Order: sequence, then structure tokens, then C-alpha cells
Amino acid sequence: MEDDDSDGGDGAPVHGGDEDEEEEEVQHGCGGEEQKRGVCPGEDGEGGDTAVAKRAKVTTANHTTTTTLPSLSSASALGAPCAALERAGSSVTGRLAYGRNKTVKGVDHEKVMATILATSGSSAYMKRLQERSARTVRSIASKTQRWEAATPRERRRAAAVAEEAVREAQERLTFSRVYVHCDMDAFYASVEERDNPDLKGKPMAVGGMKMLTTANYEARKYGVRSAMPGYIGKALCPHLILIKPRFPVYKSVSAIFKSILRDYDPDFLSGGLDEASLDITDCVQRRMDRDLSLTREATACALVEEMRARILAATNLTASAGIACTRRLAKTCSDWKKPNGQYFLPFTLDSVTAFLRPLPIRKLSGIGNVTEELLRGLGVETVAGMLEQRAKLQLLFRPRTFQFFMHVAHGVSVPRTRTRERKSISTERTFDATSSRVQLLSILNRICSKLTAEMQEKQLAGRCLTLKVKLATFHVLQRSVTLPTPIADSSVLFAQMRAIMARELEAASPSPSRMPAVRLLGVRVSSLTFGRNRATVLDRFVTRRGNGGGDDDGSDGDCDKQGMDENEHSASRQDAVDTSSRGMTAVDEDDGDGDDGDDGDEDDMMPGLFNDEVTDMAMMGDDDGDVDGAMDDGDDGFAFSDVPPPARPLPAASHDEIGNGNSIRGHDSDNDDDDDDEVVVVEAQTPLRDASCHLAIAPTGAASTIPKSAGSPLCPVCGRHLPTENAALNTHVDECLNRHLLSSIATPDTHDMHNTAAAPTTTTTTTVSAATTTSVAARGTVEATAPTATGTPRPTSTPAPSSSFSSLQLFSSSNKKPPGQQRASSKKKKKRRKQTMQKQTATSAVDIRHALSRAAQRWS
DNA sequence: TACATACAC
DNA sequence: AATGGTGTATGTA
Repeated sequence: MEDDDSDGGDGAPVHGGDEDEEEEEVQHGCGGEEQKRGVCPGEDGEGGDTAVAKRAKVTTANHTTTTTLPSLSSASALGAPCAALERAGSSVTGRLAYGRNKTVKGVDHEKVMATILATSGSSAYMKRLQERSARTVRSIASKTQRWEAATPRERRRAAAVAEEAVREAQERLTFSRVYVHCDMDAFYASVEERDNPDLKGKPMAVGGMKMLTTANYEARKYGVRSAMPGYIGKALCPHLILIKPRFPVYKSVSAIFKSILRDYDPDFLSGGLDEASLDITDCVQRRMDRDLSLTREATACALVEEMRARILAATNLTASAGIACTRRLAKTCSDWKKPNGQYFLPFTLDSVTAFLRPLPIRKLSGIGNVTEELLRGLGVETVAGMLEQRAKLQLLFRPRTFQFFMHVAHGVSVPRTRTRERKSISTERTFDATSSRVQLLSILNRICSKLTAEMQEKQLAGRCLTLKVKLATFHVLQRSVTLPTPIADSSVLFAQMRAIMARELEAASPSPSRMPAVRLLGVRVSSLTFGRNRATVLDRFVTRRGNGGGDDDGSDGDCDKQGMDENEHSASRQDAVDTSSRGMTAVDEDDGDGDDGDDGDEDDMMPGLFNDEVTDMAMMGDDDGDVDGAMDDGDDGFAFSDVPPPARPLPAASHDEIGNGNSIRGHDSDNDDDDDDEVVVVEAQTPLRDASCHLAIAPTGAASTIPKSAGSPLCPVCGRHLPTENAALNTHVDECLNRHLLSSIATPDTHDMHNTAAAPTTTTTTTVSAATTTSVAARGTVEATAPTATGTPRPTSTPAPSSSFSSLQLFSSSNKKPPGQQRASSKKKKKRRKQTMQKQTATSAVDIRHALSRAAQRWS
């Protein structure tokens, strides 16, 4: 969408620090082709930094700084704290890409930056940016040093290799196809103005005090832009009007927009709700065949005028477009005539070259803030500079990265060939930083529920589970585990994540008793398996239990793929995309941390939920679940490929059947449970198989009770081979789940997060008794084994637990409620029962609730 | 695999 | 007081 305007200043980095170094490069690569480049940390430096090394680097840095980055002072490079902090502003500023490429005239950048710094310059976020900037500076220093140390021979060779790359890029640039990149102007903001004319002419932005998704042009004049926190926007423009996002509306408008595009290219690539890349070659040709007097250029331009006029007529909103010989160029051109305009880039090498040369590299898709800063430090700011310094870049970056640079510098994009299948699915949430275990567990639980609900909807299961934790300091940690079998069950997911969380937070805690403050938790599942048969044993088991009926067929196979696509319409196109541009990684790193926060992009950055306001919206259950993501709707990814789309596979998933029929339904646990703040009472409806399960499983796996069958699938809970015979299998799963549950409940002492952890880590037992009745009792010795993070089973054993409970309370997840208030409310029983029936799973719900309940009691 | 980073929208 | 969510890709150990 749109965009414009400038970004800010740049600055100087700061602090210095440490040393280490590294290097890197950016890589590129995309799946099929181009794409990103990456940097890699290691490489160069490394080692530690000896004094000599440091000195050298510093020197280099200074040099660099002096030359290209005025703000980078030697002091900062040296790491002088004070100086660094003072300059932090500028360095950080450089990373705030608000409005990056955009340029709205009349904006006083310096002033804008000063306001931003005054408003949030000392925030944890800004501090984190400084750290990252320092890393980039170090990378620049090491690269500069390397280049300076290069021998004439090395340079000559680099130059020769670079020539070859240029040649290759030029060969790839063809003029046989006509591409259009169409982008709605300030989409969300425009929709709001359209629906409320009083807003016209006034500075306005869509979003909240914490984050803005889009700003209208009036607001941009003040420096307000998307991806900027609302409070900063207010500081820049006190009269700024904030409008709450109405995603469903944007989505429907987008559908209209896309339906029009489809007439020009049924296989267009969607880039979110407001952008798309079309190949109008055929459409243009058809018109020319009809009227032989037309030129390709005139036809294309007329076609696009028409397209935009239709969009305006249908939505009452304006769009801008770019027409060129490659998707990449078309995209860049679309921002050329910004609001409500279109730009045609002649199909000749000279025109393309003339257009690209003066462009700041940041305007090239795939070159983000980090790479921009890195290249600037190396003396490259524009495409022309990139070409001029190609020998240097060739020598300093990895081949893939360098190739990517040459491609973008020539406007080339390589099409992606392989069809894309979803690789992961995730959910994450930002909240007020807290170190309360209860709260964190509650949040984690909700995240797991939401994620598994989506997975079930989409018929996905996965083996690799990753927990993401962003500390209050904005440092991000990611920890993962790979299970022997794909799972899609909330209870297993939660147990695993919780175990990891406990472990990591403890490790990160300042003092043994204190947990570090966390501001975000996220869970991702990858190594996916698709389709209805993907049902994991555990799923099937759960289903059965809950519904009774269930599948029977017994097929256990797993994978089928089908699914991911979901939706209707648009879904398929994606195949042809290319992604070429994407990411790159630049800098080195060393210090390990880093979050990601970057800047957003132009207009709508957030597909979905904004934190506060949305916090709960996520689980609202929307029927299709789409509501939130802007992207989600079937759109495909985007990319810039120039070449004609390969074939186009992907038979649009057969959602239908898949979607429902599945027996797996029912289960899912609690999504909602705690949505409101009220106290929720849950009954342990399902009888965890009363019996006492005497599982005497030998640590090693020589389970006495469980027959093992080699070759058979592994149990997601204990990691052992599952019996092939139906009855035995059921028994096993049943027992395993109980064991799992018991261990969850059991929480001996203090560590709660731990214990409950899934089988892998620990097992403990305890007696839990709750209010009433129905109870489940299990006695016996439990010994569990499960895969550890590395996949190795870790044996555990514990005393025989005995627990009985039937209903327990759990304060709503909404953190607000003080634990003390929990209390069972009979009034809500009905409601409760209803909920319960709907989700027949009990197992996971119960177990999670128990754990949380206990945790609550303990820590309240 | 596991973890960190970059990028797009 | 205080800076999003989802997904892809890559390098390195």
C-alpha cells in the first residue's frame, strides 16, 4: 500500500561495545531463486577479540563513520557509553524506518526525529535498537577492514567475478512480459475516510496508542506513519485522530479490489489486502489483437487506467500502479506516482537503468533497514553505488548475497518455481510485561489453544514445537523441541511449551527466585503434516474419548497433504511466486540476541490483532477464524518474479470435506475458557479412565504393560512405539494421557511450570482435590519417559499419585483477576456445562486447568 | 536440529 | 506507561 515518505535520519550507532564480530552477509535466496541473502555471523572475526583485533576494528569503524556516516562518531564506535547514549538518538533513528521510502514533502525530519527521541528515546525498545545498531557497526568495521586488507589480486578477481554477475543479471532482464503492481492508497485510512467523511482533511491514523497501521496523508505531513506507536504519533501531531481498525471491512473491500484484478490476470499474486502483482501480458495482447493500431505501451497504460477507474468506481477508493517489465520494477514504480497515480517504465534497458541508478537501495524490495545500514556503512547508498562498488561487494559478501544485489540493481527478479506449501503455523501475543508464572502460564495456555484450534481447522499437525519469548528488554529467545510424532493437541503442545518456558525463564532469571519479565510469548509448530489422515494417534484417541464415536477406520497413516490452502478463491496462485526478494540477513551478530522488531512497512502492517485492543479478539472464535489476519485470507504470498508463471499446481484444496468431516473435531480444548474475566469453573467431565493405571514403565522403555512393536508409530507422549492392535493402542494412549495428566497436576513444590511439563522433563505427582466430586483417581506408580529436547528419552519416575477432583476454578486468564478471587460459582454451572459439552475433550482442558489452578493457588 | 536474524506486509 | 503478528528463508554449529 502506499507509502511514502521519508524516513528518518540516520544515524549513528552507538555504543560499542564489544567486540566480537563477525561478519556476514546477506544472503538471499529464496526458495527458488533469489531471494535473500544472508548474513552470517561468523566468519570473520570471531574469536574473540584480541586487543589487536579490536583496535583494528575500531579504527575501521571510525574511518567508516567519518566518511559515510557523520553521526557515527568514533566515540560511539569505541563504545564510550556517554557519547553513545547521546548519540543513541541518531543511531536508533537510523533504524526507525517509519515511512521509510516515503517522502511527503513538507516534513521536517529532524524535528520528527527529535520528537520521537524525546518521546521514547529512553525506552527499552530504543535501547534494544541501539544494541542492534552497534552490531551493524561492528560488521561494517570488519568488512571495511577486510576490504582494505585485500590484495590487488583479490580485488581484481572480485571485479572479474562481479562482471560476470552483471552480465548474468542483464541477460535475465527481458522485456517480453508486462507486469503491473497495483496498490491501494493508504488503504485502511482511506476506507475510514470514505466511511466517515468528517475525517477527510484531518490528520488521522488507524490503530491505537500502541501501534498504528496506517496514517492518512494529512497525518503523514507531521511525520506520522504506519508501524509507529500511536503515542508517538500523538506527540508528532496532537490533533491526530486515532481510529480503531475494522478488519472485516478492509477485508471485504479487498475482496472487491481483487475481484477486479482477476479480470486482468486471474493468477495475480497477492501481497496482502491492498497490493497485488499482475502479469497483464496476455490481456494486453488480446486488446492489441483487437485493434492493431495500438502499441503495447499505450495498451498497457490504458488497461491500468481502466483498472484503477474500476477500482475507484467499485470501492470509492484510489489505487496507484506501476507498469514495467518485471514484477520487481513494477512494484517500485507503483510508488512513483503515489496517491492515485500510475507510472509506466519503458521497456528498454536504458530506461530501466536510468530509473534504477539514482534509487536509494532501501527502496528495493529485499533490502531492509539492516542491509541498508550495512551497505551505507560500506559506502553504498544508491543502486548506482551498488554497481560501482560491485567488486567490493563481491569480495565482502557471500555469492548468493552478491548475486541478489546484482539482481535487484538490475531490476531482475527470478521466479519461484516450487510450489509453496505452508511450512509452519504460529501464534504469538504481546502483553504487559510480567514475570508472574501464573499469568505466563495462562497466556501460554491460551496461545496453545488458539494455535491448536487453527491447526485442527486447517488439518495440520507438526513435530517441531517452538516457544518464542520476548523479554521486557526486547531480547528474544526461541527454543524448540522435535517430537517423534506430529501433534495437534493443545494439551501436548502446552505441556511441551510450558516445560521449555520453565527451563528458559529460570535460566534467564536474575536470581533463582525471580523470573525475568516477559512481554511476549509465542508458539510455532513446524515440520508439518497435512490432511485428514494426519491425525495423530493422540488426536484420534482424544476424539474417541470425547465423542465416543469417531473414527474408526483406523488408518493411521499420516500424511496426506491437502490442506493448507484453505480458502477459496485466491488460494492457488501462489505457486508461481517467487519470493525473490525477501529477506536477507545482514549483520553479524554476536551477541546473540536480538529481536526483531523492525519497522513495519507501509501501511498495514498488522494483519491482525493489536495487542491491547485485540488481545482477546483472537479467541473470539470467529467462525472462520479469519478475521484477524490481513493476510490470511488466502492470499498468496507475493514475490516478484518476472518470468511467466510456471505451471500452477496446487489444486485448490478441497477444504470442504476436509474441513468438517473430520472426526477430530470436538476435541480442542479450551479455547475460550477464559475469555472473560470471570471465574470459570470447569468440571472434569471426562473420566480419565478411572482405573488406576498402574503403569510401571521401565525407564528405558521396556514397558511391561505396553507391547512394543517396532516400526509402529511413536507415542507423542512417551515416545515409545505404539501397539498396532486397536485395543492395545487405545489402552496405551489412554494410560499415557493419564500419566501425562497426572504429572501435570502434580506439582510438588515450587516449580510449577516445570512439573507439569510434559512428559519430557519431569514428572511428579501430587494429590489434588478440589471441590466436589466426580473424581478421577489414579494410583500407581508412574514412570514416564519422553523425548527430551534432543530427542532422547529421559526417564523419570515418581511415586504413585492419587488425585481426585472434579471441578476446579481457574481465574480467568485475563490477568487481571487476583488469584484470591477464584471461587466456584454455581451460577455459572450451566454455562460451564454447556461449554464443556461442546468441547469434549476434557483431557487437555482438565489438565491444563489443574495445573493453572494449582499454580494460581501457589503463587497468589 | 536448534537458534538467531532479516524481511515483507 | 510506552513499539504488532504471521510466515518465509538462511547461516552456522
